[in-house]
Amino acid sequence: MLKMATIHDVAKLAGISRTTVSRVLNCHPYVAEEKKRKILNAMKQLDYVPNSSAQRLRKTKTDTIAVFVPRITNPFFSHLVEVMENEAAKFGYKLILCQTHYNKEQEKKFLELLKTKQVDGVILTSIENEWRHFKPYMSDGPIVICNEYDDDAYVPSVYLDQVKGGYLGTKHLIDRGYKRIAYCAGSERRSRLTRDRRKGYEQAMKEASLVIDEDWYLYNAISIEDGKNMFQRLKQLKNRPEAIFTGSDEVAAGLLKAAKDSGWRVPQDLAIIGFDNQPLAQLLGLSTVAQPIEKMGSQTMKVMIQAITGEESKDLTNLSFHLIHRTTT
Amino acid sequence: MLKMATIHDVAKLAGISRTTVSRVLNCHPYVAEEKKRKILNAMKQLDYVPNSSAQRLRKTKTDTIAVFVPRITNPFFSHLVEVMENEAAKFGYKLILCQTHYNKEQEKKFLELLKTKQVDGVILTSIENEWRHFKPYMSDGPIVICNEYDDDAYVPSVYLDQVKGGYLGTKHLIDRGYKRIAYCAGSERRSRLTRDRRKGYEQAMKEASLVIDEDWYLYNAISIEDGKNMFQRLKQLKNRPEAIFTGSDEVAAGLLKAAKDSGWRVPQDLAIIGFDNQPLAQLLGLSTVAQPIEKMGSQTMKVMIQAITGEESKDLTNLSFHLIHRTTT
DNA sequence: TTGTAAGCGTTATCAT
DNA sequence: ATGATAACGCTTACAA
Repeated sequence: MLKMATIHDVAKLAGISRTTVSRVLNCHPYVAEEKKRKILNAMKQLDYVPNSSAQRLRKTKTDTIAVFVPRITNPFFSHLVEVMENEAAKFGYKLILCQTHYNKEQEKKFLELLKTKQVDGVILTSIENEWRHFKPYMSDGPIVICNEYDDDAYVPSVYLDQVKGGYLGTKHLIDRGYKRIAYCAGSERRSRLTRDRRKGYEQAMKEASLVIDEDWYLYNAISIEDGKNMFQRLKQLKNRPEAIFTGSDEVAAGLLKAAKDSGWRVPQDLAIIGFDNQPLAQLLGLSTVAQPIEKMGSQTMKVMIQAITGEESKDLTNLSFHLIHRTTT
Repeated sequence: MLKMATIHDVAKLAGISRTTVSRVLNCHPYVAEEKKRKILNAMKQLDYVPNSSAQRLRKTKTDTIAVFVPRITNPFFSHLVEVMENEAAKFGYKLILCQTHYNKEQEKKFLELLKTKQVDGVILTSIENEWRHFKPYMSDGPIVICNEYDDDAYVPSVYLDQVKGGYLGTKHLIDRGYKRIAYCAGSERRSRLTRDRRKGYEQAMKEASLVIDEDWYLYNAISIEDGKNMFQRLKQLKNRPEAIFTGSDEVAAGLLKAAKDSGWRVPQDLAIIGFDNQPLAQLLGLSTVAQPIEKMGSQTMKVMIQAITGEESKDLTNLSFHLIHRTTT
């Protein structure tokens, strides 16, 4: 690890003050063309690059943003992160990946990045802790929420009306003629997202005068494996549903796999609808509720950058779901 | 954004010098218990956290590592990154996500992170540029290669013998009785990975005295969509293969989907083997060559951290492939 | 065991 | 238009 050239070396070689060198570095006006040329020259000659640690300290700006996701291997989140990284890179921002693993403590630990000035802001795509835990950090930099939402959180948020999402999926099943429809989701905890989606489900059912069996509420399913397990539970229900709404394509995929392995026909014996329209949904012919992930991601990043640079946050474009009908319903 | 307490404020409140405060911060020996208590107290009282920008500048250490991947949405890479982030977090390191999009320029741009001291090291999971482009950065911090490899690169690398991978998959097809076996992979460019895998394919074919039709070499396939397209090309071949080895589960999945959509039976009309054993492979019943991604990821991160801390890099554990037989072969 | 003082490499302030 | 000079907040010789 050789010693790198500093602004001092450049100044010396060019025979000009550090201040002026710094000026050309930061594209200030009022630098004589001639000197500018000399400085640029010296920089090239010394293979100079500004030391960003020093810049950070001086400017109290890191050009880095932390993105919290539960796990990057979840395709929904990896897609979101992909878009965010692209958008961030466009504006010269770097992304630090923070996987919370659905864990409160992990989440809190990563929040310290904000307080220790390692990032300019934090994007939350999932929320584990109650909002009061986030509050103390709000003075350290902007926090922006994407996908999730929290009633207590007065921060910019980019999200969809999940009531509509739940309604849309359920309504589709109803329209296809199913009446006994089960509901399967992630954790019911304090996630308003899940609660809202359920509201949509109930609304659609009520509207169609369909009765919901309490046994049809299936929770804590997020992975393919969970989906498989859900099928076992489903199978043993006395009052067996003929269709099931799920909160993710993965759970739907697991359900589908287990059902087929058990010799069930889909959708004849059980109709299944997923959520997210992941590549896997297309492959499996899974009907699903699609979310505009790309728009959500880029929108969120834009809001974040505006918050960092202190610009007024513009109104959000309307983001909405749409239904994709394939072969499982 | 309020003004945060500095080490100075803590020192003042505790009535002790900054030096000593710094000492307790860095767990130095030789600090009187009494003073230590006082200082810790003052810190808590002021809600003090060290400013990491200042620490970085002073220590020339960022505790941050850049990970280069083509795209995070590719499940192989997202899995790798998940493991790496977990491992990094264990040791107090943060990860900056760099998506190269298979693009030389992007890759070069991200490399600047090393020169500008924004990261302590760089992990490459794919390589776009020729190695001579990386050389100038080697004095700025460790570069570790994972998954890929480059003959010109004298840097720590964690990788599998892809000749074996190619051989294993092809041999499986041969053992199942197929004779006309096609080979499908990503870019043949300068990626030794792809070349080696092909070598393994050719070796297995030769060993079984099977002849390879030049038309059976299919390149530049990496996505599901590519797989679908490959099927169209395959269909039109005069000398049609009865089985196909692919370099990724995604391509295999696309191939499978397109084949089924065209009314082909798999494996009767076309046997397909994938690579990576992604969740989707299991879901589709895809036979595949599995890689020990978790071990590769954690191993790589360990090697990187050792390189940063200047420790001797231990010998690598033996990593190897294994074959998973499902229903497509 | 503790403190003083010098610096890490920049940029901002204030002169000129 | 340019240059001294003083921060930014921390760590580390060196002294005591």
